[in-house]
Amino acid sequence: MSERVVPAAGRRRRRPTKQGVVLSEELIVETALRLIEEHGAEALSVRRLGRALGADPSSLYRYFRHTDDLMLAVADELIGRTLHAWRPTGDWRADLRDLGLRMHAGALAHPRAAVLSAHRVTGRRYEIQAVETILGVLRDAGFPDAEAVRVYHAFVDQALAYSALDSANTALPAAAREAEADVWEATYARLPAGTHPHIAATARHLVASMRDSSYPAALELLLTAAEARLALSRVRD
Amino acid sequence: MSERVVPAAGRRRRRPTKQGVVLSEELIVETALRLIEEHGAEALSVRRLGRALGADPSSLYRYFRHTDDLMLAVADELIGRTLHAWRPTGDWRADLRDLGLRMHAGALAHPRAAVLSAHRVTGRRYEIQAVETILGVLRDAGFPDAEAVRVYHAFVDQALAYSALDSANTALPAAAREAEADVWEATYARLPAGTHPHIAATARHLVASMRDSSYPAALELLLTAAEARLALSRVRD
DNA sequence: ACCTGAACACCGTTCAAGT
DNA sequence: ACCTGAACACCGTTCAAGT
Repeated sequence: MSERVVPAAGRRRRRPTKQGVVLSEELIVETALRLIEEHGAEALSVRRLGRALGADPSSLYRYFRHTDDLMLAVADELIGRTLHAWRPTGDWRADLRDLGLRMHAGALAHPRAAVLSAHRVTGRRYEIQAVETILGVLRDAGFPDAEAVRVYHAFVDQALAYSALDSANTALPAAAREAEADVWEATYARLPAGTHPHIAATARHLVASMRDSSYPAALELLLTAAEARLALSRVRD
Repeated sequence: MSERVVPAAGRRRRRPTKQGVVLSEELIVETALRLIEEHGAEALSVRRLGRALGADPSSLYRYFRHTDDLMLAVADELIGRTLHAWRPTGDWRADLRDLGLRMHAGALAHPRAAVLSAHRVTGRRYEIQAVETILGVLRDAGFPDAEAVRVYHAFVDQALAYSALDSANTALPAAAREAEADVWEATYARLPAGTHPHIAATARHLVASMRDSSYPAALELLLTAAEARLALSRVRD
């Protein structure tokens, strides 16, 4: 799944563009990520990216087969950044908690890229590194192979699913984002008790609660369940 | 947040289009949902929708302010369908389990619409109905207001987050979907034990596990935790 | 009162031509 | 060997004009 069209990438000689830029996969990915964060997900078009780089849009097709392929490269770059900021200590539960929270925080720091990529399997270098590392944490902690994979799967799905959910609002175009922020106060908090008794009775709590992420609590629940299964698998031996 | 441009909707007289169709919000939403499922999320363009309806694209702007507004109407229609297929029994835990699984199954039945809408707050009629109903189930079960809202929030976030996650693959354009399905077998299952010992040791389990959804297990975990908190709040009284 | 059609400012992607 | 530019087939949205 290495998506380069030309096999010996990095070694070939490159002519600068008319505007004097020497293109590379790294430069393109960095520029794409910057464009997305500065101007929103809708700013990531081949034409705008070409303009931002100082190159003809069509030249990018030498580096990426199509826009989706570029998106996966951006996703992998985000995984790489999260993974390399993480320092495992050897305590599997603390390490996974820290990694989960870092993944979630990393997504919220790049919400517009995260929402586009959180549900994708990249099969690229940093994702592979992350899978290997997490499985290592679990197997070293004593989880049997099948159980390690189950916990890995639950952990990763949960981190990705909540990262996307919590990034989604921030990633919306400005108009939609503002409309959505208002809904709880403008619509729900104003429903009359006659027709909507349960919403009216809890409106105050609703407005407050819906602002926070439910990820940390869900993560803790998962880690506790995993610990219980680890204890169980030790008893079985 | 009712998004109609003309207030007295449904009561006004309508001229049929050149092709003889009488437009309505309902007809547009149904047609949009059908288009998405038959031809993919990318088929939902104002121009294609106009063609499918037998109307000029620009006429749709009398019913929806913009495409995003139409998307929210489609999302609300999906919520409505799920909610009305659900029959609560009075056992809160069984009822929430059933509703969660129905929401998830409903999303997978319309994956392309689900992935576009699962992270949105519509503020529309069926969503409001769903919030009222779920809060009612929890309050009737004896959850105090603040606790009912906490459990509601965790339940809904989880259902939406996993619905989007599990719909995402099916919702991809055909080419990307096939590439992604191959990654676990074509990339991960072939990594050598020398460089990736943990992946190599568990590859068989990985390929099998990553095909299934981790939602049912996560849902059960959440319901168990909620039950424990309910017991706790009863002791406190 | 509602639908239409032209217009504007965009897209992704391909491919022959240039350097 | 790599970049360019034209071309093709699309987008969402607005607004004056038609019925």
